[in-house]
Amino acid sequence: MEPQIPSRAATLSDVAERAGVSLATASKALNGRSDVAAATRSRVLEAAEAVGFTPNAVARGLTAGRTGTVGLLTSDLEGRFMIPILMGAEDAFGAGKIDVFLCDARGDSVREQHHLRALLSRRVDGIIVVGDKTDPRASLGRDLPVPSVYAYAPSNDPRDLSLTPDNVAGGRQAIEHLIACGRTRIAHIGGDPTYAATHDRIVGARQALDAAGLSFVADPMLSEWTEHWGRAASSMLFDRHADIDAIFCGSDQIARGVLDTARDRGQQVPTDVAVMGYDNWTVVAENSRPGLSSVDANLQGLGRAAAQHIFDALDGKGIGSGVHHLPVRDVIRGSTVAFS
Amino acid sequence: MEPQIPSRAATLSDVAERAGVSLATASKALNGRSDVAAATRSRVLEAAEAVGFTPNAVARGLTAGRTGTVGLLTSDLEGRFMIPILMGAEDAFGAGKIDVFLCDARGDSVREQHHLRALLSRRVDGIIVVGDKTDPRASLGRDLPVPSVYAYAPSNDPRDLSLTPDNVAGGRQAIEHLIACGRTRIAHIGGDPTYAATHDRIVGARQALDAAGLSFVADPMLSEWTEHWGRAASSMLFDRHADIDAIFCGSDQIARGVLDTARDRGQQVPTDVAVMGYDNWTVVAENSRPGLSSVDANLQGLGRAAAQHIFDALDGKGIGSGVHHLPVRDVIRGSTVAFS
DNA sequence: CTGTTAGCGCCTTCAA
DNA sequence: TTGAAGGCGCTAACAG
Repeated sequence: MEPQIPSRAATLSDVAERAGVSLATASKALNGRSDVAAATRSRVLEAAEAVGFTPNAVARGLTAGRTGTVGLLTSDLEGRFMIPILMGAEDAFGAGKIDVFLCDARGDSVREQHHLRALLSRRVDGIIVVGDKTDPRASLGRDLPVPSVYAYAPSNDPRDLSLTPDNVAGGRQAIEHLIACGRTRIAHIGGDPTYAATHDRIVGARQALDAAGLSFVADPMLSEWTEHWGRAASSMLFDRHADIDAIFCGSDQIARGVLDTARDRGQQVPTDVAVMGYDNWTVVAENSRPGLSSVDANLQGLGRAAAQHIFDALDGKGIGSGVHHLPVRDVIRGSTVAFS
Repeated sequence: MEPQIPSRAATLSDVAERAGVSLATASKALNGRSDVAAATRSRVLEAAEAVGFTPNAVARGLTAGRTGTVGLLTSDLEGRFMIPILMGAEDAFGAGKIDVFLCDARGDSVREQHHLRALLSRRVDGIIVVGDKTDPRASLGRDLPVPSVYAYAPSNDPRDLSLTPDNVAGGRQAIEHLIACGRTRIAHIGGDPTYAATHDRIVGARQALDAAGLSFVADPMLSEWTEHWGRAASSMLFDRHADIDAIFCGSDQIARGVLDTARDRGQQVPTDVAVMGYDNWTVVAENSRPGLSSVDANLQGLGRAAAQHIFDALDGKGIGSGVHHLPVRDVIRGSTVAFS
């Protein structure tokens, strides 16, 4: 009767004993150090295989000072922004041998502190702080023993390193695309006016309009990030400005509401009116009729960059500081360009 | 000039030395053991505070044999099923002192094995395997040194413990609700016919129809989980069966397509035709016009249950086995019931 | 009540 | 090339 579940995981001593060598030799052999005879090495490897040896990363982390783990501290697990960032980070780390602790603070600073302490006690090699909006958030503080990066939501302390999408550029690029499509009578429907993103995107949009000698046909309409608001606002817009030929929206959800209203009112998209969204949330953008052109913040790239900075810091390079605005890109679909 | 960043994190020896006691005493005092004089304890706590002591969970894990960590092995980080499960697990664990390693295998079994080995080498106390559909998946094997639970996608080995939503009950409950609303001419538009969920839901739906002496007005139409399919299929349905008074859909996306088509064709929802979705994906269900009634699989509860099983296993109780079908519930909105 | 000792599993000097 | 010894930070025995 063979043991189904070995009560104790195989340890290096087991391997050494089985191979008839000392602990030190077994260690060297398994870690590919050069000063081991080829014959000895293969004997050790064989023994390791036989007993199903898995090196204990916990023990290793104790001595090494590095654990090969990183903490991802998010304030919103539901948020669709965190997911791609996390994927990007996993991507960058995945190549190496880093594992990620995911901690959700639920937007509660007490919970956040709790998780932070837990992460530090686990001796993570770095921390990535992810927010669910681009407004600055409180810094974790300057006295962290490990490098940290703020992703999406920048830290309010300029000495921290923050990576956030360039919303101003996003607004600018959206309008530039609409202008390139020949639109001149452009309106804006934005989301929650308490969000920095709302205003940043408008700033960028106005830059592009100015550069073309244009301006919005109506004051930007701001309220909330919902389809409902998109429907309501666009309905008002169509009533008051029959000659509108493009609407730039603060989010894809708003834009989808606009598309629905346009459809209800018999407005052809993009022939009569072009519609541009923001976020490139595929589930919304790709299911619209027509598909929704949108601004993509390349969050996966942002997550990768965050991970890369942690890596660099581990290699002794400084982590850097300041708020870095990462480039965004237009994704063109049928709501601004009629495909054949 | 005070040290800004202590080059070395404070250790228990530092605390002991500062408090003028031995390592063991310091340890006992900090861990709230009884056999320590009150005065000594407060002196130790004070010293710990002073040097900013954070216990090293890595070292502790080495001795304890338990690390207080759990691995979450997912095959689809993008999937919207994993998020609520993860939240539920975080929830259940969050109360205690468990942290979660998130690993995304990207549906690649090689990557999965890689992550599995990494998790085991980190000596996680348990593993939760999350799939993105309810079809059985390959077991991780019987020789794992730690308890494991399969969530959403059950293991193909009945000796493993699997938690998955009860799709049959979901289909049944959906139809029961429609019947309760007085509908009798019911059709079904389902998703990908290669998914087990597709057929399970139909099985349940037919149970409810049978029980009421009814049957589908047309054979279930199956193709893909998209709004596009929902629009196309419902259009055909309306053409062929003008007397349909309810459509049960395999997903919220499909249902949303149905709603759009109904709107385009001037069909009143729910007056003329009631529409029921599946998944209760709020971003879709709550933004529809009218709001979409749907079946909610309570995935957060499923995640919590998975975590609870791991907990129990840690306490020495067996982890259990077999595929457990967890209850689901109808969420009623305006697409089946006209609210005043 | 407090301190000493002995590991947990591994890696890294240093001798042999 | 190999092995013996020390230590990473902590906790659990046992003595004092």
